[in-house]
Amino acid sequence: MDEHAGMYFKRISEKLEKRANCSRGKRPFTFTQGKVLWYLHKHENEAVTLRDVERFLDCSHATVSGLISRLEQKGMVIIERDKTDRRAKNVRLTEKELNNFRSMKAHRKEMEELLLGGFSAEERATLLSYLKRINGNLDAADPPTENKR
Amino acid sequence: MDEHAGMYFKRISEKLEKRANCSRGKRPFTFTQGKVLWYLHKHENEAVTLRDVERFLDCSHATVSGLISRLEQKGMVIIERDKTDRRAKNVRLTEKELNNFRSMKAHRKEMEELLLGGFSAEERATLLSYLKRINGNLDAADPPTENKR
DNA sequence: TGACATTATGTAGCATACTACATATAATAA
DNA sequence: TTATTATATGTAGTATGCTACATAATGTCA
Repeated sequence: MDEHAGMYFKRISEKLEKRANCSRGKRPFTFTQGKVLWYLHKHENEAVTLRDVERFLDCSHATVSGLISRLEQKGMVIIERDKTDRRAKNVRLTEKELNNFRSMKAHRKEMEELLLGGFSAEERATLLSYLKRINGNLDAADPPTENKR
Repeated sequence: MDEHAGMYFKRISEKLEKRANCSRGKRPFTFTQGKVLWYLHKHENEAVTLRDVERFLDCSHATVSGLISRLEQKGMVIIERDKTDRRAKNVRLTEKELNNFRSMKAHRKEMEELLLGGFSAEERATLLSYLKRINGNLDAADPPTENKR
């Protein structure tokens, strides 16, 4: 049972998330919220819609909806209707949030180091190629309901 | 960003879970519920407490509490107070559930095959050893709050 | 024994996911 | 243009996870 790769993926992912989450005290946002903020920083000067975030996170629009509204409540992002496409909503960081980038970057690096501690450069490359192949395996071949529209 | 191993772990784990979940139609239980049922099958003739399930799933007791009560509602398990330790509760499969084992086993194998399609035996071994090391990395070194009591 | 710690579980409140429905707008085809 | 389809988002209901509190029972040590 414990030899199944699938088990490990879930376990590792959950531990990662738990480590990253704000309950540790220091950070005022969760793992997933951090990913969104990261993305918004990277696209600071572009119009980013909820749909863009959805594609980036690779999750359903319902998930994004809740996520973004919590970020809005915390005053980290601002939501506005897109002027050219009235279906869409744009999200952008508030002034307040434009500072945390550096600390997020450091934290992310720290996590990656913890994860891959003891791995040589070669092993890291091998692992990464495996992960990509597995991720690809799961995208191909009779997928479930699919978020891909 | 996409080159970070951490991202892949979350993505792969979520896709796995989505694939396994009952919403696909066929199966009347989810990925996590399936894991519990599997464990209960494996320990059919022993007294299994909620705490045992918690240890097996490597999650919090609160999670197990909700999980098991949902399985009870579906009539898949029966909960009883342990006679020798009145703090504990034992869980066991109902008659109804004692049949699904074979189908679960086949399904699990199918998933593993999908996951690791195109991997040689050697690559599988390498991957598994990596996963164990990473899982170990996350257990050691200044863990978060820890479920380990 | 009696005080204290540990263990097993319960519950509240929250975050992150999903599916399955809905609407409104935009794009395309007839 | 009109009908159809596709796209972007909203909402309800549910499952899985967490922390932080709680109680009750057991174990331990002075």
